[in-house]
Amino acid sequence: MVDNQLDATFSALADPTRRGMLAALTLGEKPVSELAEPYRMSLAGAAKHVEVLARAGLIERRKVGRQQFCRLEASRLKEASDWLAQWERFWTTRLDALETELKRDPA
Amino acid sequence: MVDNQLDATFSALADPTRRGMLAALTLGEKPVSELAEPYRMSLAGAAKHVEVLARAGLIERRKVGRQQFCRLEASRLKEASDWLAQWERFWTTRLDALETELKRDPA
DNA sequence: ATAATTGTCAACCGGATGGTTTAGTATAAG
DNA sequence: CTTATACTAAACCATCCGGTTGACAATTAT
Repeated sequence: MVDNQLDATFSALADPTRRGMLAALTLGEKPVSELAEPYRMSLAGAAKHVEVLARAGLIERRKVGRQQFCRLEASRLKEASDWLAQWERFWTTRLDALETELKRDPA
Repeated sequence: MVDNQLDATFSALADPTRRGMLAALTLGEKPVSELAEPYRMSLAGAAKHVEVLARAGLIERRKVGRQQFCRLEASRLKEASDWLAQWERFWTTRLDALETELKRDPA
C-alpha cells in the first residue's frame, strides 16, 4: 500500500497511460470510456488506471447517468511540483556556485 | 521494464527511501554505506535503491578504493520538473479563468 | 598473512501492479 | 419489455518491487 502522498502522486505519474489520461483531461472533463478510447486495452483495464489517478487525488469524479465524468484536480499535482521546484532551486544555486568558483580559480 | 525516461524518473521518486537519499546527497557526495546508514535495512537492500537512482540517471557514481561515491545528477530531475511545470502553468491559467468567470457572474 | 570493511550478485519471498476475462448493475434507448 | 451502453467487481495471471540472506570480490587495516 502507498501511504505517503508524494509516493502516491509520483507512482501514479510513473505510467505513460496515466500521464496520457491527465493530458487528455486538460481539454476538459471526460467520461471513463472516452479516456480509455486511445489505448489498446480493455475498458476494465483502463478504468483501473483511472482508479489509480483518483486514489492519488489527481482527478475527481462525478457520476452523470451511467457515465463517470473525470476532471483534473490541481492540488496534488502542485504538491509534487513544489517538491521538485525545491530541488530545482538547489541545483541552480549549486551550479551557480560551481561556476563562480571556476571563474575565480580557473584550473 | 521501464522504457520511458519519465517513467523511470517518476517511479524512482515514488519511494521515500530514495527521496531521502537524494536529500542526503544535497549535502555532498556520499558512499553507499553512508547513504544506507539512516535506514533500518540491510546494506544490500539500500544498495538496490541506489542502483534504481543510478539507472534512472538521478545520480552518478565513481569508485574510490572499495567505496562507491554517489552524487546528484541534475538533468534528469530537471526533465521531470519541466514536465510538472508545464502542468502548473495549465492549472494557473485554468483556475484564474474560473475565478474571473465567478467574479463576473457570481451565483 | 589475516581479518575487517565496502560493496556486488544471486536466489528467494511476499505483496503490489498491470493486464485479462467473466459476470453483474445501473441507466438509456428502441 | 428488451437490449445496448457504461461502468464496476472479482478472480486470475505474469511480472515487478522492496526487502531478506548468504556467498563472493576487492580493498584496507592489523
